Amino acid sequence: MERKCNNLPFLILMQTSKAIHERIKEEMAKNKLSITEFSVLEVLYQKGKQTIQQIGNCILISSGSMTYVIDKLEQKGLLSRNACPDDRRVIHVTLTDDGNELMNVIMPEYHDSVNQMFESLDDDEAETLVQLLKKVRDIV
Amino acid sequence: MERKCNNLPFLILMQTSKAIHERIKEEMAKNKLSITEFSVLEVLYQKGKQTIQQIGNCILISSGSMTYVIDKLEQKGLLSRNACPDDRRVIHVTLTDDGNELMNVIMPEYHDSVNQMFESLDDDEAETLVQLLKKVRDIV
DNA sequence: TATTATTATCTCAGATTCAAGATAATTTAA
DNA sequence: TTAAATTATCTTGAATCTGAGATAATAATA
Repeated sequence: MERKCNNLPFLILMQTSKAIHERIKEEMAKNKLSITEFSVLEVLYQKGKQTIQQIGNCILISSGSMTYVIDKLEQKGLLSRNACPDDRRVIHVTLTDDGNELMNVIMPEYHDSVNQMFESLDDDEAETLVQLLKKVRDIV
Repeated sequence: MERKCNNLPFLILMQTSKAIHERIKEEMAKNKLSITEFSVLEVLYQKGKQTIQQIGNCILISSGSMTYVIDKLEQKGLLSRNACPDDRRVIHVTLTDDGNELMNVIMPEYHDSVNQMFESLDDDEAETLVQLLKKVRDIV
């Protein structure tokens, strides 16, 4: 009877992603943001105005959580809800000036931090890693 | 101004681990277990009797969450708490017969499922992936 | 037009998590 | 031996997440 999971790629992959997740969580705590909050801000920062559902699709959380996290960020003054004139069911969300300014500060730090985590890999290794991970990702 | 994260290894790594996590979550939902609950059972199944703290160290959640998840599993009759005779602060946790039987069923399914997710890689590729991930993990 | 289905968001209850502090037992050191 | 520090677990309260269902608007179809 095999009691222990001995699929090493699996174990190491999950360890690595967990470590990265924890590291980012700590970084974002410095800015008083949860990872979910940061993810929402990141989507808006990259793509500009989005509907709530578009954001939800990007970061894959439930509609109940979306309402909650958008509420929180609105209370912090980092984004604003705007009714859509064409479809009154829809709400557009955009970063406020404060939100944009905050992201202008946070994003370079975030990118540096992410790059640091992967700087032990040279270009070839990074490419290999991407190829192998894609093979796994696309089968899961 | 770089608004988008273009660190491809990072993005693909997080996508892959998230997909795997979701897949396992779905598998475990069939057994009416959350991933945290399964992780606790897995530790006990592998290592036998453990203290609450030992389990917590393995799966890295807070002591408050440990109490909660152990309570749930105890209510389901899958494990039992036992006072430690040598140190009355300590509580030993073991799988009940029901818990053991359940794990005897779940674990082979779980291993198959994990192996499936990685079967697109041959042995060389799996080894390369492990090496590259370790390089990242150990720097984070 | 009237009916039905779909869509987008919100509400709410319940589950899960963590942090801080409480409790109680043990170990260490004066 | 007593006091202080450490350790293991539990309690509590706040934060966050999910899922089910409500609401309201729009689209599709007869």
